[in-house]
Amino acid sequence: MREVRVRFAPSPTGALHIGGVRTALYNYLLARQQKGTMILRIEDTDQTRYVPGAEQYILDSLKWVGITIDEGVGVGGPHAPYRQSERQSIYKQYAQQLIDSGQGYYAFDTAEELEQMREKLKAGGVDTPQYNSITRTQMRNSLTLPAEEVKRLIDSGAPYVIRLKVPRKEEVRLNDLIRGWVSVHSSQIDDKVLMKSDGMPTYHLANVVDDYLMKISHVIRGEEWLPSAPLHVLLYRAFGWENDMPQFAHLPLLLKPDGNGKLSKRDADQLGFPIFPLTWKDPHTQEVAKGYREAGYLPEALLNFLAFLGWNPGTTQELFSVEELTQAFSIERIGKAGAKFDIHKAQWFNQQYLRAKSDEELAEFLLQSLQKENISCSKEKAVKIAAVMKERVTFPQDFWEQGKYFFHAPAEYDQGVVAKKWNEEAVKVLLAFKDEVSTLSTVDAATAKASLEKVTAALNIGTGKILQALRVSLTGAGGGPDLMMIMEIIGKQEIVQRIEGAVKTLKVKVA
RNA sequence: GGUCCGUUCGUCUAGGGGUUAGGACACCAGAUUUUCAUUCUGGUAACACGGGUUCGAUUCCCGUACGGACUACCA
Repeated sequence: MREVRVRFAPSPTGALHIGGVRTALYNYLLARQQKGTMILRIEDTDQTRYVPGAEQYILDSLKWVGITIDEGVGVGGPHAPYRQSERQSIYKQYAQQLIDSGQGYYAFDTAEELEQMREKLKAGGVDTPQYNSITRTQMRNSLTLPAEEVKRLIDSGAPYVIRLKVPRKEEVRLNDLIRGWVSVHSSQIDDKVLMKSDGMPTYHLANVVDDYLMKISHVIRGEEWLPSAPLHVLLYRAFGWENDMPQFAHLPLLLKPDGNGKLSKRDADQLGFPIFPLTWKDPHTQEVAKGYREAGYLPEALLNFLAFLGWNPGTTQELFSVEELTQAFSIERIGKAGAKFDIHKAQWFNQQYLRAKSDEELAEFLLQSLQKENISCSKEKAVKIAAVMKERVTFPQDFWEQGKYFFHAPAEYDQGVVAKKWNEEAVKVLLAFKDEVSTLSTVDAATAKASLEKVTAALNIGTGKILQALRVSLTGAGGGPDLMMIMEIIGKQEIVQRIEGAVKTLKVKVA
């Protein structure tokens, strides 16, 4: 079997879509598993759609999720350059080869003439107007024009394109690794433009030439390329490269969570989840789209989630490290049908990965949030907080978002709990508890508990009856980690002050 | 419209001619947690439809329906 060489080949027309990350991941997993080579090629042959910063964004995104590149833009390699705009002369040469062998031809038709042709055909009842074996005989190209005229036009600098002369009737077959045999009749394929009038190749030419030159073994790409795959087969054939043709694997699409259709940025915005790995600011509109990184997703969790959208190991194991994914991955186990994107599952993966971290690692997340807020906190305290909160967080920022009360007294109190649990009796116990705590030198979970029990026993009131009131007075919230641990962490001073504050602020409903 | 691709619980999916159609997420209920979350237990819930082939089809074949992709000098 030949050496595995795969490529991820995005075009720098904007931020990298999450579906693109999955495509990159599948390529990467195969490369790593087979000890092959992962190549990054930038397909920037459309000068009109070039977006500054997009290429760097792609590089940064791959780096963040941990997909490393062996060869390509940013790292170089034996087949450089890996940016298609820098390979113009190569494509020109191969396009010329097609002209010379009679499998390609020059076409001089203007956009208006093409439009006219399509209109005419449509009016004539043709479903799919094509520039093909029939229509090319009526257009202005090197097949219909005399050779001198063609030469004169080219020499005079008239704009032209080079088209592929697609055979009239021939069954074109390809064996897709995911879908099996796919066949299309050549009459359904039109004489695709290979070289544009600006001198740049189209995707079709550039992709085939580069995959051949770069010795790509597997082309793993989105399903949207399936319809043009037969055309690519025709191109390999035209070049005489059929025996070196890569194997194809067309991935099922990522679908929108509700309804139907390809997952779009619009859907993501509407449903409130990111579509890009990293935050992206559109240089034209200045619009900012929050990324997975900024939303608090861990790269390993995101990869695990993405891997399972369209692929599964055939076992019941769901949590896979990248190393395990590399081991388990196989193209054969990629599904055929599109997968709806369910952000809930992504959150679940994130939670699992977060929980698997040590208290020390988790404390770092909290410390980072605190730094942004300009709040100082000892490492020891942060570790303690992380420990009590780890079972209830989904994102790293939750430690701070849901644990603000560890650092300052509540600004407001949960109304539901107050209405239900804040009463004269509770206030009486709380005040007594406060006095009791004041006598202690330090408060820890055990002494807090003992004090509370002592007070409630003395007043002959069940501890459970006032626990919620105590919690709300201390944290403002109705739920949270073990209250005794919270008291240990905030300390005696805060306990006393917060109870006093709550008693002052909250009115007692007179029964 | 045409071409191509697809269709198992709400979602991701396993499975495969004879199964109680399995798992996970989500959801619901109970237990534990004197709260919330966690954890545990249990539950609701699927083979798009119609014809074949067959003793038997969710599984194989053909249609239909539905969905998607493509249909540019964009990738």
